[in-house]
Amino acid sequence: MAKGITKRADDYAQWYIDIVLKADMADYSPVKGCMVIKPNGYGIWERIQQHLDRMFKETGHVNAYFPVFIPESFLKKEAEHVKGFAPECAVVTHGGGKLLEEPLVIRPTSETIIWSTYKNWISSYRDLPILINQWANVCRWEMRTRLFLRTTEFLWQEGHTAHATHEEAEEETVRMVHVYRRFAEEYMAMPVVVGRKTEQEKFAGAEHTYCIEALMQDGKALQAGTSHHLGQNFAKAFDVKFQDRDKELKYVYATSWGVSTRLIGGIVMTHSDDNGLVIPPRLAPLPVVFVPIWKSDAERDVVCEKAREITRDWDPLFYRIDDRDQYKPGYKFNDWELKGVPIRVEIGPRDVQNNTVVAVRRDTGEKQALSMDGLREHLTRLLDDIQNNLFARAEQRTRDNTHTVDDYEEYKARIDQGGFFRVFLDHANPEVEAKLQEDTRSTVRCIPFDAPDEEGPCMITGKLCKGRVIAAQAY
RNA sequence: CGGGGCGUGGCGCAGCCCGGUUUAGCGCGCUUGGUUUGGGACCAAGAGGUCGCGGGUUCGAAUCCCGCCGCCCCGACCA
Repeated sequence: MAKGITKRADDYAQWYIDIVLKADMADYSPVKGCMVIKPNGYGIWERIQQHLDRMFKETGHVNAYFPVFIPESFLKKEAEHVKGFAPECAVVTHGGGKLLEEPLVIRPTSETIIWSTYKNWISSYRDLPILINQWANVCRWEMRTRLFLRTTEFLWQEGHTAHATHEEAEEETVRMVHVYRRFAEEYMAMPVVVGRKTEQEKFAGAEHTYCIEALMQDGKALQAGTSHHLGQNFAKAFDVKFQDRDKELKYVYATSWGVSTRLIGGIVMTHSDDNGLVIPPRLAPLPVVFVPIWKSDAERDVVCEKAREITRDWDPLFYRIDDRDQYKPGYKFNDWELKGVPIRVEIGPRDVQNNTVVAVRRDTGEKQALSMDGLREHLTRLLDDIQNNLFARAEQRTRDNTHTVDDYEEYKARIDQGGFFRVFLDHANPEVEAKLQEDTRSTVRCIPFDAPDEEGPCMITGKLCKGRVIAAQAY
């Protein structure tokens, strides 16, 4: 059993912290709420970036970069936006030892700086659409922080697009939430519910917000990605108009969408176990680690040489041979399990004789002897297997923990056990959602796209509602 | 912002109540040498500390008193 990791069953929150720290993904920094992302964590982020960036580009987007500093007045130009973000902004008041004429906000999100720029870029319908993404850091002065899930500064990507019509912006908003869904499921092996946020939960400044929501092992929901249709709100705030084919001057339609390093927290809480981190193979910075085993120096040379020989033509990013001398094999086994490497390959003197290796998969712990011939192909298939198994496992768990409830008393009794709850709720009425939150610390996570066509009474007010929403306690 | 916890070598902690035998200790880690190596090795010798900061009490403070600062965790708010 892993040393120093709290068991999930004992204290899930502490387990999560233990995993992040002990798997060497991140560490606390001198500043409250900030963290150092260490190579083992950052490597996962790099893989996330790699795949997402490709998906963004495949859907026509290009990358750009906007400044981290935003004049304070910019934030104030969109009424809802400032209301939502002002309280959590970090503000720079001095520069070069002098008081600044206008304070600079460290971006909590970039709509304002970007739309102030788009104003200069857009004058004709021919300038549209603009499909830009940026990889950046942002800063939100949150009361309560948690490693990866909510830190004062975090890394993310934010797409900011400009369109001539509402329909086109809507298409984009939907397209991107589905890009996120696909990424979550195919790469993170994390099943999600796709849907729309309620009026209360939508982005500050958005017309509406789509999102993906995932269910963690402890039954709490994690908002994993959002895609906002901003309507003409920011175009109006920054006076961004274009002349259309019909010669009319019109405001531009906007979308924005983002995912953050929070996804790493999602990976931890979806797949990992009491032995440590479990990384889905497609996001693993290191998919395969070789642990050579020897007794004598002579054996050591033979075994390590064999390992090098087998892997001679392999992609160096695919594997590593752990020939560290100061640790025994048992230590290495535990160490790599803790760090979540999907496959460990043990190779010892016996294996060299038999022309075999022992492959151990991280998801199940299952060991199998594999021939050295065609090993690369075997391992690739095994990685696919692991990826699929992780998804299937998570999907099963999400299914098992998705409940349909109609009675509010029953809901109140069961909500603390966690899970997605499919309920009728009059979310158009803000008071209903407020009461739900007050009574149960749960919220409407989303109004699912694929909700069956049902009708029923709101479990709180009894008012007839169309379609069930997903409610849950959330991170 | 409420509640709790904690600040002592790199990390985790003990010592504090009851001031002085403590030259501030233990485990891990680190360095050197040797033996080990198929599920977290062992022996030996070493290196490493302004006890969060500032006052005060005292012959004497990690320890008592006052003040301050910081971080973490749990809740309310949020990606």
